[in-house]
Amino acid sequence: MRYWLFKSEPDKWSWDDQVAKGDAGEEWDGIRNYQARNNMREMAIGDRGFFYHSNAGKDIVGIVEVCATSHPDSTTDDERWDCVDVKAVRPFKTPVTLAQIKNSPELEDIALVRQSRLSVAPITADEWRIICKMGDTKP
DNA sequence: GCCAACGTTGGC
DNA sequence: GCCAACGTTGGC
Repeated sequence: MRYWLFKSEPDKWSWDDQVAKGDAGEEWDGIRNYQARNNMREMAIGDRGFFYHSNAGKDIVGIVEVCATSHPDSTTDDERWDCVDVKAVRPFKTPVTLAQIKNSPELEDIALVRQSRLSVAPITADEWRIICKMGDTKP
């Protein structure tokens, strides 16, 4: 199983919106960036991801699971853009902020910081474990 | 609201 | 294929 990070501006699609979709999940659509798309194409059913609020909040607030592999993005006719479906698994007991992540020497290489504009990014198993621990949340 | 980082576009 | 211009993202 692999780990990922999904970024969303809470004004557009928040953790609460995601939770409201329940186990049916929802398309992670609207991605118009090749690297982010390629990451989604590599995802498998059951892969886990952090749900990060960009802009407002700037924190990891929950864990999602991939429940449909890559398929055409329904919000565009442009065949270049694919997306996966994700469903909420559990919220973070304590959200982990970007500031905390930046202050952690163990997390200095995390894609979230190194490539701050990449909206769908890989997370290593170590990073997953460390961040879950920081958030007092079961991995 | 500003600006740095970075991705994309299009002329040559 | 290079690179200038431009647009977007996202932290501050």
